[in-house]
Amino acid sequence: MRLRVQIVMHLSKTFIPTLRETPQDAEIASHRLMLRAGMIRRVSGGIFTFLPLGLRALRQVERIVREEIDRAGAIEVLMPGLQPREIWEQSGRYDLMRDVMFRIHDRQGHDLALGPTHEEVITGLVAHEISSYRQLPCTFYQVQTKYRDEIRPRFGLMRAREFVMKDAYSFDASWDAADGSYQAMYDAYERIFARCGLNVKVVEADSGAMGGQWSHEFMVLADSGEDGLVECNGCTYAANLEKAERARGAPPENSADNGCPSPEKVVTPETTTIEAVSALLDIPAQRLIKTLIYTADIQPVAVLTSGDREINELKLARALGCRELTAADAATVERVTGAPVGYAGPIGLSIPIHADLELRGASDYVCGANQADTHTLHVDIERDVTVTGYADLTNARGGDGCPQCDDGVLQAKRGIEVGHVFKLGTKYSEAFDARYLTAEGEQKPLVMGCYGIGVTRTLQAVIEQHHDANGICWPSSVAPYKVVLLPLNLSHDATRETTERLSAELTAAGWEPLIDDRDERPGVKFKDADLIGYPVRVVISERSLAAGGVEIKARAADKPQTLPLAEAMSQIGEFLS
RNA sequence: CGGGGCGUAGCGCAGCUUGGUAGCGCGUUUGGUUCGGGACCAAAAGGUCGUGGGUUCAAAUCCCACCGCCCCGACCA
Repeated sequence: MRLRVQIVMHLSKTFIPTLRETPQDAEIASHRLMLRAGMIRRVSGGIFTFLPLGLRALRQVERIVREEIDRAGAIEVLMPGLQPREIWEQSGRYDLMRDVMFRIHDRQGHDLALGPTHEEVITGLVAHEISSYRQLPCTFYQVQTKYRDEIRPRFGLMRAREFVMKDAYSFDASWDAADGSYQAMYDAYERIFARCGLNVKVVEADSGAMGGQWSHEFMVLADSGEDGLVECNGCTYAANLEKAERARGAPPENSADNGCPSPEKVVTPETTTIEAVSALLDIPAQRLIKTLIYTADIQPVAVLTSGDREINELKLARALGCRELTAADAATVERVTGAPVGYAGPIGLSIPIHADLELRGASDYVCGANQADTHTLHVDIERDVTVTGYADLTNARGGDGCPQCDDGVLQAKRGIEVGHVFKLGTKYSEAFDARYLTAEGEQKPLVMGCYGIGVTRTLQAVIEQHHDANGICWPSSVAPYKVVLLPLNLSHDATRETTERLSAELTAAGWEPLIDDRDERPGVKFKDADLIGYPVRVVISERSLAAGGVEIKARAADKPQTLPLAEAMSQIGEFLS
């Protein structure tokens, strides 16, 4: 028989320092509320202490994550935060990740890093321990603290330098089998975020520094989100802004003999930006050709877009097939174009010219003349420019056509990235020689996937989506306490007795109530209860007892209801289900 | 790393222009009155004014350097 000690938590015995005033440097609602509700305190930029209330809420999110990831068949491990430099060199990511990693060294001078992620460690483990197809597939995961030297930590736990992440790694015998592991995690993620009460949009994403074949991001839609995304209003297409494609536009008109006059130079003194040119010549930005000079692996190239578009460097790098891509410095621009920065144009350039596909067939446009204080009118791209190739080189935006359906239109939204799944392939297994033996006795590399959830970020995202003017409105699944009891006058015997009876019943039912036993005025208790956002509030007072019982109110409800104690339990259970 | 802003009591701020014994609100402590939506009265504690240097008879205030934080940008899983 197991002894269970059940302690009823009293507010006076824990530590929940709520703030009446709003801390100054908290920018978004969820950050402010976490500080005001006494959940976290800042230690340094992007580094936080979790106070009891924040810790309890974090544990709730972790619990949901573990339940669903376990259910999906993954196995929990715990890997070290401290990692040797060598494994990062082995995967070839040391240079790529060096700016993100906190790098330290031990007393013997060995280089170490605080782990920003764990592909290297897990693949090294698996390379030693997994050797047969009989051991596959398998997925390991952990819930662990990650360290990343963010360029700009902000918004509290949203972008922190130390944060809790759930990361999982799958190993399969084949690319097809790996799709199964990927799908299992994808499904688990949808369940996790649904259980956290989050409205999440899954988008196609770029796999970035992680490498790999494809990936999806789980985005919590919020205006305060740091990531842009687009979704189609006509089909299921949705993508991260970095990755998003757009419809190919109308087929080009035949540009020969279409009546575009011959190019003509026009003087445009001190007009080096699209806005200035557009204003001076009274021509809309979309009829301008923006010419940017990039350096692609040392080689200068010209990139053309219409004046109202932004270059997407990921797309550009892919189209060029280059490894390093940077905007050319002023000296290079002047050398290549023969003009100061701001007057580049595509006519007569002797370097490769890549154009955004929106410019195909562009006729009667304006561009820089490769000559100081001069632009060229009446440019016909087919007639006047030697284009090396057309490709999708710019960001999609709201109003663009959908790349996947006929008349869908893309809508621009903002989101918080709470989860990311990657189909990695064999990049790491080959680097770490993680192979297995097939039934036929053949050596093959393991096919990997990796899957992250920002646990601390998810916690804050819940608050971002669930709050009102008075405070947090916790979904009961992640609430630090589901029920708070407010005995308004503790020196009133009947109030005290009723509170004790109710808390005993709630505790026995597993609801872990919190009793606000502070010697505070009622108003203070009400304000704090709203701020902290317990899903259910029960008021016990002389007035409620005189009215026949206790007063129960769900956080979201406008008005409380008074019920006799006998009926209170079932009503509370109903609110929390 | 570039641009902007801010560092004065636990929190939010004034004082700085024009140098002269450091203030307000909230919170905290004590006593009293209150007690259903952040009460009231009285008393009290609490600050090397971010750090270092300089100017001056005298620096929170003027000058220089550094550190930290916030915002915008570049960049990033």
